[in-house]
Amino acid sequence: MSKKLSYHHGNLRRTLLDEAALLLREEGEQGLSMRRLAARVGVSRTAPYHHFKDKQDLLCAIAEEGFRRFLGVLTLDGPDLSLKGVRQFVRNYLEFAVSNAEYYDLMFGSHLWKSEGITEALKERAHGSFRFYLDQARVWQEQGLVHKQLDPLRYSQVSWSTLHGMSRLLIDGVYLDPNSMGPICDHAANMFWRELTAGN
Amino acid sequence: MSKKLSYHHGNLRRTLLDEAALLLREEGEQGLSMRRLAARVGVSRTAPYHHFKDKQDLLCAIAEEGFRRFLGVLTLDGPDLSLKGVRQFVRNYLEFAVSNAEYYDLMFGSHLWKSEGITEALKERAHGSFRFYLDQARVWQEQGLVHKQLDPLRYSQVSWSTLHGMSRLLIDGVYLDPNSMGPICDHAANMFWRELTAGN
DNA sequence: TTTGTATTTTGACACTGTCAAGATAGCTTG
DNA sequence: CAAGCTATCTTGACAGTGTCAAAATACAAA
Repeated sequence: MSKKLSYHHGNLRRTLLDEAALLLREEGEQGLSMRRLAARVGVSRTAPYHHFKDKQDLLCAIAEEGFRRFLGVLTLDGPDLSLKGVRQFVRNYLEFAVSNAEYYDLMFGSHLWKSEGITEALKERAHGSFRFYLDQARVWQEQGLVHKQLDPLRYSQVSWSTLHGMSRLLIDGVYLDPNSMGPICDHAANMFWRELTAGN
Repeated sequence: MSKKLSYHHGNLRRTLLDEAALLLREEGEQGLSMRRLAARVGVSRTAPYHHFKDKQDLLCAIAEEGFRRFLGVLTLDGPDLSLKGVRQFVRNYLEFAVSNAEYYDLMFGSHLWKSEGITEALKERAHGSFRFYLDQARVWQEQGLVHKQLDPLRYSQVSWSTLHGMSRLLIDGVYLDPNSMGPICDHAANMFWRELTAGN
């Protein structure tokens, strides 16, 4: 409860998740080691292993939490579909990615996805996020807000790719620089908008 | 020359680069350790350190080679700009990314880009690749092949983001599955094409 | 109070990247 | 040819890693 008065920590799992996220944010992926984490929360090296099977398991749990926070971003602001709304959405996505980079890296990074140890729970949450995004496009189409020929699935896959690619290139500082993100986001939003409204 | 007859290996650097790439391809990033690599080429643990300052240095060199191979992909096939050409280009990009995933991961992965140790040579090569792509769009515009209002820089940044995002989501198996890449690629190509030809 | 279960600890093992010192080979100059 | 220089490779060492096994500790239920 209070401050490690007892042998039993009380809510070690919660503490580990928080401290791990903090460590990731402060020093990046390589800064987080199980031993350092354990030391930081004042517990022995192997204590975390009673709350997480693996280091991977810990990371999956953090990523899951990332997806939980992410869900709020996925919904367009206004009630009706508009270019302005799409623009805001793109900005929101990138804002989340860049200011929660430590989560975003885990949520979509190859580290977890290419490993055997990825949690089923995480996979589900990730796919849930995409389905949510996809369903939105489907509803728009049913309501006649976007043109009939659009394939919602393909649109969702490609537009998400754009958003994800922008995030990665920005976070990693490869081809996009933070200063010109306004125009770039708008350009992407325009592209999406054309996709949604223009024919074929 | 032949088979480790001599104390001096002869072309250890070359051998290390090749074997490292092979190891990465076979067992992924975590399969490549300096010691294992050294053992694989039949040399002591620290021998590689006379050819590469760091492990990072080694990885940067491999990534560089990836960019060298990548350059061929960046040029459109046909002499003139066409939807068909763009479609082929998108396919080529993804084909490269997925079948050279071990290189692609290093070329654009956060592992190198977010670390201090990234080589100046690698950065240059990466930026060179983008400039090459960008210049292509500029030339199209000068030749009147794409509409006047298009901002080549923004177009290049956003379309590259799409390509990169698709590659990542595909390689990591997040939201895209290999079986439906044909339609997805075409959808992206259509989007690019509209961007290039349609107004505003 | 006893028994059981959940939690935490210490000890150990096989790894990792990389530094410092020494050994070896081959090229360059006398 | 001999002497020396430099590039290359080796052995030894250190601190750090993930994680298993066995023992210790605390709390809950009987």
